[in-house]
Amino acid sequence: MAARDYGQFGGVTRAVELVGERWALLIVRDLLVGPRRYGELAAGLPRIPTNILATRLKELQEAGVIRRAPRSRIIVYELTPYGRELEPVVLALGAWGFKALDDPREEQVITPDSFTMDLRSAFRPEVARALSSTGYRARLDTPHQGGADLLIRVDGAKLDVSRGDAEVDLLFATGPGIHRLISGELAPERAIATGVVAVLSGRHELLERFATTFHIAA
Amino acid sequence: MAARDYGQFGGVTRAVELVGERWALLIVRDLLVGPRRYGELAAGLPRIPTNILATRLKELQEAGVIRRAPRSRIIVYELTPYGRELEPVVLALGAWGFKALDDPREEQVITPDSFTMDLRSAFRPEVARALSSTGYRARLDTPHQGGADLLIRVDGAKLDVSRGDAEVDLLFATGPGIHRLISGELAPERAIATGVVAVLSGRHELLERFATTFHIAA
DNA sequence: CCGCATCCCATGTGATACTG
DNA sequence: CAGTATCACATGGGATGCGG
Repeated sequence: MAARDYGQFGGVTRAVELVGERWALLIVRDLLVGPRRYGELAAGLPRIPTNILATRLKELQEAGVIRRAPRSRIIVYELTPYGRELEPVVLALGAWGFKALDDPREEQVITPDSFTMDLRSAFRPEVARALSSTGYRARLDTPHQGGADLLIRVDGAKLDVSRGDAEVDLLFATGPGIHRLISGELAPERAIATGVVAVLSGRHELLERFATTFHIAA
Repeated sequence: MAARDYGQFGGVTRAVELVGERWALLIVRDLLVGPRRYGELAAGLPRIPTNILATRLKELQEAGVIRRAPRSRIIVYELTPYGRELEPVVLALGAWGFKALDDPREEQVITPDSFTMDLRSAFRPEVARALSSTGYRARLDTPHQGGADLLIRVDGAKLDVSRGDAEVDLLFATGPGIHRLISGELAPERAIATGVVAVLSGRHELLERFATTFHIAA
């Protein structure tokens, strides 16, 4: 049942046989952020039917992309080394798709893992290197996702995004509209003025640095 | 009907909504080689049902990935500039999938366009730069695909693959088994000895240069 | 609870036939 | 040649069940 084949023999064909099924690449995307439990994956993919999630996890294991790893009592899913090689693909695909984002519909949510990968896609190391190290904390207004903030640490050309609540230079709350800040359609001060971004602590001007550091032109 | 949505708002999600449907990325792959007529696409995707091809072409147009272009009487499909931005994604995905190729099944074919993209994925410009310019011609034993050979010209760090029958340094016939040459599992002389590659004209040793120029480690 | 498995129905897909 | 129409079937979506 798994890899429905295309009758062709080639790299792209093989790839879509392995990770081309519906939802598969989104599972990979979330696992690129870190190992996840079944329930965490389900929470990060709010609309996936549980049977599909179970099926995909099995298929991806057979494909050698992910594996089940016992973590002292509980089971987590994680990428294999081969699966992790999809990172540049997913980042490039995410950057491409980001440019086609239009205004979010009401039912669309931003999950922490999807936003994390978007930030990685949008990160400009060469720009960041020229700026001083900065810590951001983003509060996504996603009611059901557990209120953990995203900790975004930019240190030279290095980016680290994780969950946490450390002290940062700029703490802000935002939602789907932030993509217009990253695309450059919305200037930082406008983003604040229109409520797309709400600065909770820190200097407002740092949002400009954020928009410079993370950018994908439309 | 088109973009079945995932209820999420992010780059990867948007991308798979646009090009994640079955067959879509293979159509994009073939169009990355060049504009194609409806019938050419159908020939290059032997197992695609015609209604699916028609549906995907419409969806990809709506998505802004491809467009119909009238070429003096006949109509061809071609990538939009935005669609062409998928090239690095498809190349990276192809390189990734190439590593997972196992022995080809009997019914699997290599199409000229898929092989062209595999070569582009496997091309190592930095290696090629150090070698002298070389022209190869590959004859794929794909009965139904029209016998046109693939003309592979390597000039410094530049690669050009096209159909044609110019004079070249090495002319060889091959089939699916060639992936083991590119992956390094099969040494050039073994490829010739076992019949995976049949040299029709030119010096046999040039196949070694080919295998060095085009390489994706398993 | 978490991690799935089952069931049912709507929809997408695939093979073939057919038409402008 | 370039698609559309039709219909059987496989798959996905959503709710629900269930064992550890």
